[in-house]
Amino acid sequence: MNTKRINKESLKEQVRNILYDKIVSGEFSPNERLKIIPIANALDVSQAPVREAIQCLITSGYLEHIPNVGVRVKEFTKAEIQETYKVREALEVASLKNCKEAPQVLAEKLERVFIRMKSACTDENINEYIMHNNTFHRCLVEASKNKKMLDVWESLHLPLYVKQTLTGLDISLEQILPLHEPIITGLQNNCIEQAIEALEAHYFFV
Amino acid sequence: MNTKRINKESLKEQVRNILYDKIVSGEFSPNERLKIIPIANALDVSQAPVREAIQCLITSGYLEHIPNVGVRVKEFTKAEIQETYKVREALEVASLKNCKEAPQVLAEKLERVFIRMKSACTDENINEYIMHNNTFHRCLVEASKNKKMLDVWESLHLPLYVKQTLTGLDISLEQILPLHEPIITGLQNNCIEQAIEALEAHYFFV
DNA sequence: ACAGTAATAATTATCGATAATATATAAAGT
DNA sequence: ACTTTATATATTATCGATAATTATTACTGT
Repeated sequence: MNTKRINKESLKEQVRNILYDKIVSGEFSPNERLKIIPIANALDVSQAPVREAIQCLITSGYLEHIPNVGVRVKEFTKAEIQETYKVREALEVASLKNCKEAPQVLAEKLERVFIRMKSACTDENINEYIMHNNTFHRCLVEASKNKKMLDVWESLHLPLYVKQTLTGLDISLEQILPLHEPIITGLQNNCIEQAIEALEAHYFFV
Repeated sequence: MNTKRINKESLKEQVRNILYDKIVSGEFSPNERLKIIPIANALDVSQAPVREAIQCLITSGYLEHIPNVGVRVKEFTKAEIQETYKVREALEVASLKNCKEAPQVLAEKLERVFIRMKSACTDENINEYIMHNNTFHRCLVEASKNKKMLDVWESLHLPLYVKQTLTGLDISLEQILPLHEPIITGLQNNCIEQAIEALEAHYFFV
């Protein structure tokens, strides 16, 4: 039996996902140039799907395009990262304001995630911490039950930013971790306002 | 003298802009299918730039892709529009909170735009109104001096939404127009808080 | 040695053709 | 008449080649 091409995803999508993983995982380093023909050859496809995949990653902000020269992995400046955190804060605060979940229910969810964050922190496992921290904040946005809000939030490439923040700035896991607890406490008290204040305090440092 | 090809923009970009205009202006109606080869022929380019332009518009959410079938103009549901307005509000409120411009200076800018909105309103020129209204709200976001905030705000396709809101729901220009005035007043009073309250009231109806 | 210029190589941007897939139409069987 | 199957058509997805552009190297004159 001939087994080639069971995969229903288009080549463009497959290439996009492969490139995406290499960008987010850091296999492609910031400012590294991506060349179409070598990539096409390496993946054994033609240029067209690679171009489209790259176009897609440019539009969503992972790659930078220089006309007639090429495309490279976007490096985020400290200023851009700080700007992004402001956007992130805006979305998360608005999500809490429009919270459609019972505060206590949300608090329970967050607590479970927070436990994982704590253990990642004691293990000094940064990648693990980033993952759970991401989940924590996504829970806040999901609580708004606003899909668009979540989509926009997801589009901020937070895992990338957090990694660059944690490794680039002088912030330690031990410093940020405890800032999450008062958010949970606020919700447990059934007081959204309190949770929002705690969330804003959480963002004070970045 | 031979005048062809002074334009430095790539074909892909030019095609993207042409298609974008046709989508936002409504020349392409929602759910209308876009076919690559006819477009390529009409614009006298090959398929590749059209494909890339379309890819770009898919990623930024203007078009919808159905594998092996094609691509069509995205129609936004009432629920999606309302969700988007929540995101928009979140960004604009946050921008005012982080306003880096002198409130009176911003107020003057807004006043000038508001005059244009008023005359578009009396002329019952919806497209004109949408344009100036868009400028009005963009000014709020620009005042934050946060480029990322502005980028995300721009990515919300507001002109499209506003058109669908104004034509789809039962809101008249006369109803929304006056809601902008208290925002300006608040800023004139040098009171950001007041402006924010007025802005939130502005969004109460949508 | 060094700036300036021409020749070369590398890469993107664009092209039009072919293969794969889906839709529309026509023919055949129940 | 109504499915079902086969055929034809339309369109996307993918391909590899060529043109345009930029970057690199080699060369020349001072």
